[in-house]
Amino acid sequence: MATIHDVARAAGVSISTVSYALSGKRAIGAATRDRIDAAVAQLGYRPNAGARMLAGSRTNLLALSAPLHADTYAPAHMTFVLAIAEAAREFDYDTVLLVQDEAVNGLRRMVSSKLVDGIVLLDVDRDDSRVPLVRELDIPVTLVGIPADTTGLTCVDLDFEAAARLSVERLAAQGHRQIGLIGHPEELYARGSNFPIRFRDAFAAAAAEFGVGTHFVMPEQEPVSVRVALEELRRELPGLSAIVLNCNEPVHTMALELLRQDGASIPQDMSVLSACSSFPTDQLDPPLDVIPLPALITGRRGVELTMNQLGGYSEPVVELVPPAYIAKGSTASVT
Amino acid sequence: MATIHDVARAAGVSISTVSYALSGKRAIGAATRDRIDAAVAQLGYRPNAGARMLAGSRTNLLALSAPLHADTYAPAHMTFVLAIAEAAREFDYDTVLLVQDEAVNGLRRMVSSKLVDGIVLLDVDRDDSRVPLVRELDIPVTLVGIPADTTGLTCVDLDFEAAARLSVERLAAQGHRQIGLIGHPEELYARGSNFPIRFRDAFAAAAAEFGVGTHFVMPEQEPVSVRVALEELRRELPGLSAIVLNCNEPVHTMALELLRQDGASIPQDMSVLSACSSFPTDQLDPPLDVIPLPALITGRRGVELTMNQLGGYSEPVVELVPPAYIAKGSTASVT
DNA sequence: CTGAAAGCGCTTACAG
DNA sequence: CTGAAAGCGCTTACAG
Repeated sequence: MATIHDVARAAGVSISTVSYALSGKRAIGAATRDRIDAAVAQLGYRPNAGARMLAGSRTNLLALSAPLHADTYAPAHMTFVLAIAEAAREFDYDTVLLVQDEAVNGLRRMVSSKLVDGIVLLDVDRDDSRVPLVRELDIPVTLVGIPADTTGLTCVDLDFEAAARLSVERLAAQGHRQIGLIGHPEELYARGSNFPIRFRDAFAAAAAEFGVGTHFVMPEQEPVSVRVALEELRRELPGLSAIVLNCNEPVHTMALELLRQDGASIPQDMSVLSACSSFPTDQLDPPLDVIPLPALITGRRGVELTMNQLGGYSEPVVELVPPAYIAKGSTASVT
Repeated sequence: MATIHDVARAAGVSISTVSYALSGKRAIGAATRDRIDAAVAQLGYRPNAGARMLAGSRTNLLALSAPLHADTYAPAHMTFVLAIAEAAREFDYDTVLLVQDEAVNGLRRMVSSKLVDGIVLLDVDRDDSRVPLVRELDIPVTLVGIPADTTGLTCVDLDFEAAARLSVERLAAQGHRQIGLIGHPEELYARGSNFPIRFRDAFAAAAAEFGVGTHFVMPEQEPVSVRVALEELRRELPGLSAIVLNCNEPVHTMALELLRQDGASIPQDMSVLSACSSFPTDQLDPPLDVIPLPALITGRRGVELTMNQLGGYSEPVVELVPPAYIAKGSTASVT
């Protein structure tokens, strides 16, 4: 494999000139640059990664801590991972993947061995075991998700509170007075999972603010459980005319199927809104109004915030991505 | 951050002794080793990754090429990624994730910059654009999936042909004479996707061998399409008494729900078998007999085969993981 | 059982 | 606009 010396020899210059030409860190004569470019192309030269890490101040590697719980919703998770890996490439970074328990121990290992320049933490829970660790790590870190204590941390996430409020606001404006909320399986809430809890609590607060009645159910991902949940909503909210879904895609499908079986037309008999969904709701039958969980935006922003810190800008910030409402015709005014 | 010089000084030895003590590549006196261990612990020393890559022959980094298509089934994909990242850790390797088009260009980049010691290719299609590339790469590579031409390549995968044959064999032995096969969406087959095609073709061959009638449908992931597919099976196979599902979890759920609506009891009226599934079928209602797609085993084996090559053993092999049949009571003999 | 030293392939002050 | 050289922190023959 060609080294920088081979390139220098072929171009008739010194290795420092080659290095500077490649990094662009100082001006190079046009003729010189052309000869270097030609030599690089002809030899298929690519700088040795290890040498670069050792001599330079950057490794061009980013650690992505992506622990997977049994209840992790794979499609959303994958979208985040994708967005982060792609965004990293735009900064000429590659992504080292840390999973499971390695998501914690691996971080310490990567930092002390100087393998990575920065870290992105995915799926941060309110009381996340990685938070105390990264607080003492002297390296750029961005959290995707908002922990309970954000002191000194850079975080980014969808504004779940605003999303919950927006859900209630829209439906209340249509005249709905009793709105059901179908959440994730109970286990998630018990574990202190970030998104669902914030959404649930903000939803309740917004309902109080707008003076609408609500009830909250947490079905498992199976038809029987979803049916029981629907029945509970109808029982607790006799005037139920709208349902907000803050749950996985299979539960969406099941709920829509059950409503169909009950002969409830959407949106004539029931308004349905999907909130903070990471999948396309226009594949559903019928397509649902949605406040998307913008995994691509949020994940990408996580990388950008890390790169900002690498660039020297290191004021901790908590960035909340504002929610958007996309209408598909699955909600309607009460008649 | 402490360097090997700090450790050597603290332990009163040379840096080479520290290096050898840590790598275990030569015998060290007990007292010396104790002093080194103490110094390492006290200083929190961890070898610099870049220096190690440059001086040594290993980077301890593995590239995972995991392109994601629009139709990639996230949960299965994630299980593979997990299995590979975890298995890599057991060999003291970390995993660099390559996605999308980077799955191809990134490979070349990592190899020529000597960033990684080996490569695992995930989700290899029959006619995969990465295959010609890795063939000319002078680095250990293992393919998870079997391309059309395996010359010179090390591959591992579930034995889909055997899995298809096993499906037919079990149902034929129960007396079923007409067996429907529900596959993935048509697009996957058009794209030359690996698993589904191999399963479909082997299923047809096995049906011929056992003298049973079959029909093959490829519904989209939505209730209406699945209903149409079921109706097509009943129309084409008037004596339909068994269905094999080689499709995603949502389609499983939909098919079971539709059978329930039709009043068909499982297994009394219809035997149902899930083939090459990457999710737990005992969560379904009813739990289904399954021939699992052992993503954990296959993914892990992909890493092991790469490590074998790194260790010097480099005979290309195509390893097929034999299928297993797990009964859950969803099939029964024809009465 | 241990050490002195070369060398891995870069980056970056220092110098002109 | 360009070059000579130090140095990043390891590993590994070479030597004893």
